Amino acid sequence: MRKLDESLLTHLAPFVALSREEIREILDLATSHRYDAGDTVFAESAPADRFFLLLDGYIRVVRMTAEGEQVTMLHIPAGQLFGIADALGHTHYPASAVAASESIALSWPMRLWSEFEARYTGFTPASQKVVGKRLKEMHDRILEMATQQVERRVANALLRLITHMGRKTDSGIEVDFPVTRQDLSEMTGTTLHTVSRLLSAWEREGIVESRRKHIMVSQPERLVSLAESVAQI
Amino acid sequence: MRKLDESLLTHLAPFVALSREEIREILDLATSHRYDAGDTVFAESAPADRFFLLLDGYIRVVRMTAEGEQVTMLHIPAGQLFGIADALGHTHYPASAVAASESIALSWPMRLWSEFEARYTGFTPASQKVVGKRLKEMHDRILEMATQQVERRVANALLRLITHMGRKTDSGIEVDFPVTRQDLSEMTGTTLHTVSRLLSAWEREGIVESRRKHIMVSQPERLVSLAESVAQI
DNA sequence: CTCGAACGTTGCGGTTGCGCAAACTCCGCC
DNA sequence: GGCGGAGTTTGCGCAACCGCAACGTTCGAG
Repeated sequence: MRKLDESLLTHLAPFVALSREEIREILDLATSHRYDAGDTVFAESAPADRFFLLLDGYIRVVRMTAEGEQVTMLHIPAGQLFGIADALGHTHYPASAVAASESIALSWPMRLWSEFEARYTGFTPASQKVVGKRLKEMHDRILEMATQQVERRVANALLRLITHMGRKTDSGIEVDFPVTRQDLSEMTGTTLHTVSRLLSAWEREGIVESRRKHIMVSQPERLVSLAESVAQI
Repeated sequence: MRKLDESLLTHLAPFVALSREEIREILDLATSHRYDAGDTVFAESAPADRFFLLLDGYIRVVRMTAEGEQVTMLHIPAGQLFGIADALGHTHYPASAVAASESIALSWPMRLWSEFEARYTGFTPASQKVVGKRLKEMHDRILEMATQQVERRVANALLRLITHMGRKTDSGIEVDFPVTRQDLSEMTGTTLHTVSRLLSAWEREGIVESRRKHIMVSQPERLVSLAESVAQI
């Protein structure tokens, strides 16, 4: 394996406060790995023996019901730590991590977690912030699922995708990794049929354009108003 | 205000590792406050200037939608820290805390949080564990809301209530604080009508007994099977 | 180029659970 | 002890959403 370059980490939240030498130490302890879309990085309820930093790509955090249905808890963009079970007092991963697109991640043995926290300033607050953000995001999802109709939930999910993982194009914002109707339904707790119907309707109205596995939002404002207001005819 | 006794804290998770003197220091910095059922301890999006420890009673963590509907995120039993925004990198409370029954809580200025974390061993891991547990609980709720029918969701919510906040009686387990149909509906994302219908049905089958604001589960096993299996006729 | 699998669309019928409304019960208070 | 309000029950009609099923489309492999 080639030696990793320090510049990979210097501007990421957990490492901004660190010196070049410290980052070198950290990198020398890291293992790098590439994942194809769909690969499992770690599985729900497996012993949490490593923690990860996503360098490139997107990770989908999923859980499975006893009946085998999947639910997507959240998405993780490049630059974030994940699988940090130690920071939550967990000994096993509470959910699975699956690559949503081709991805590259560094990882370290979990026993280094407390060492990193103790030794490197800025590491702990950054990880706390990540946890706080995810907690807030899950708050929002619960709120949504408890009170909102399917159309608003899907609109919200799509908006979250393009704000955090969107790529600007000439005619709108496109989700930066492959998303199927099934994926969207797993994020919103509905069926792929309903998602398909909604996307078709939105496409007829010119709000979105979609090809197989690709969704582009041409009129984000209209999606926002769908997400906020009660559905109108 | 009377001086608080050390024994209040000695067996609570964040303080077990501390000496009598350390606990004395901590207590001398604390403010104690009593809340009537329904009182707001702190409000959503207010600046997070204090953190709390619940000594007695129960706290309901609620959020409100733009339309004014309430959703209960989770319940906090006595002995737990709450309002610990600092530990999540938040500067404002992400939700409101409301006393579900008459409650007593200690509180400290938020600036002491980092000090406590630095000075007292065992404090940080204990708070991390609490956060981890809540994250897991919210995971479970999302999973439930995304995949399960209303009956199973309500059964699950009731089971959670009696396992964490139940009081044994001669003929079953009773929820240890007043719960209305409305409350249960806010926990499960449904309406009080539906909850009422379900409780009536369960009462006819002898699974629960309920009086105004009180719910007792006489046959928890049957509730478990409702919560786990697909509803049968 | 062809084939097959994965992905997406659409129609139709059926439940579920919500909304509304009305009535009832319990409890505390003046 | 009567009144009022909060909490609860229940019936009825209906919209939303799901499930099934069938068919269409796209893409990559060989």
